[in-house]
Amino acid sequence: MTLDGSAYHHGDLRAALLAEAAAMIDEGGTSCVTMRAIGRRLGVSRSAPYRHFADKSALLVAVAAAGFDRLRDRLESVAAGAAGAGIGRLRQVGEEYVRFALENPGHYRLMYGKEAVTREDRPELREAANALFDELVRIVRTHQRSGAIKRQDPHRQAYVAWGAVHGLASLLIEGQILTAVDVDGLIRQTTSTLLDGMRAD
Amino acid sequence: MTLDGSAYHHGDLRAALLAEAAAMIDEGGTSCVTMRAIGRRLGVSRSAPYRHFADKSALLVAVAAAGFDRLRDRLESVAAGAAGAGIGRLRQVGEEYVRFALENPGHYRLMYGKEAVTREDRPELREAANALFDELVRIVRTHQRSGAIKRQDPHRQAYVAWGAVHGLASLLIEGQILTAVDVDGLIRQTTSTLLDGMRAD
DNA sequence: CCTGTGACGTTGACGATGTCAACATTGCCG
DNA sequence: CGGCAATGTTGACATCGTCAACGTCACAGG
Repeated sequence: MTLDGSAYHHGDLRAALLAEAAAMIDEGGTSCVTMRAIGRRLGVSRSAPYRHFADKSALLVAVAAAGFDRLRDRLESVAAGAAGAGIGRLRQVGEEYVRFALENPGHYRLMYGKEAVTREDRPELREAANALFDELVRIVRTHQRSGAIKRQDPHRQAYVAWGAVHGLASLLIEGQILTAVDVDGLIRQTTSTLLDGMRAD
Repeated sequence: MTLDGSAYHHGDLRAALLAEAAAMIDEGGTSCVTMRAIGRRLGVSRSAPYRHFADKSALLVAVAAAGFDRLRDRLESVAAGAAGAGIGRLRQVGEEYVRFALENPGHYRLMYGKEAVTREDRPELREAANALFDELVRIVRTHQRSGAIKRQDPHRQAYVAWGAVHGLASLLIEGQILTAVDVDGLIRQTTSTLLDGMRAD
């Protein structure tokens, strides 16, 4: 039956490649992910990965797409969580977003960094990112209905919120924010400012 | 006198390298900047650049630092501009920030992308980024005094604002925002939301 | 059972890259 | 004018992504 890329010689190289690449990314950054090194670490030859991914870019795209999926799942959980309703939950979503980035800096960078991936448009990655955005829009709509935030174009509002948390996450990850700064406080102030700006006047 | 890296054989290779690298970055992205290619384009040999920069990373760092300088200058001009005072000028600064990123996407990516540069801490880059941040803090302080925004820790407020505009710029540059979206409107809504959140209540 | 077929993995090779060492050149300073 | 140091060049090496040619293994049809 050959369930599309599973146990033959190695066991499940495709999955192993994805996992190993993700691990290497969070160890030393995208730049230390090498087709040859990943093969070495998995005990296969340097071009074995090419049986499962057209090229290095395709592998990285798959890893990045998986990152978007994981992030979306986490935000979905928080948004649907049993904890307090209303604006508090919206704030929790924003904070969870930043937390995800801080926990997986290399992975997060890969998700948003076209540089390391490719110049062409990879539909798989695009779809995963769109799914994340759709979830953001869904959350915005929910809180618009509950009256917690202004009733504007939900897409626009979602973009604004996405930009705010992504920007903060990016600055933190890239080391642009002095280490002396209270990170948790900064995250809270970002979500506060954002939500104050989005709240109905 | 040998004014530290100026006219000898080539004329002013150091400056030419910086300019050419910047040009190549905005043509095809950081990944197409190659020590050998840049030498080719300048009509020098492949390792001539090593007389002026310790390695590729040092060259890219210098280019990135120059980018921070240019951005800071532009924001400084807008902040000091003769146009309307008060919150309107603050908004103009934010919009100018995003505009800079959209005009120099490759350059902007390099400025914030540790990936392509190095893992170590390059003081030159750090200083240029800090100078930009200091300018943001200065602008925030000015508008706090005029009563346009809340009087909170100016560093924190500057980080929040920086994050918001940087995040939007990043999403736009990386193609995460659907092309159908009205970019100018989105920029305006971002600064509006941000400033509403920062305004004294 | 056995044989072949296709998925899976390996090895060899090529061009490109970053970088170092050895070498050539050139302008300036005493 | 002679030498020194700055500047540029060439050769070489390890590494990388990738392709082509080649083994090898599991399983299906006779």
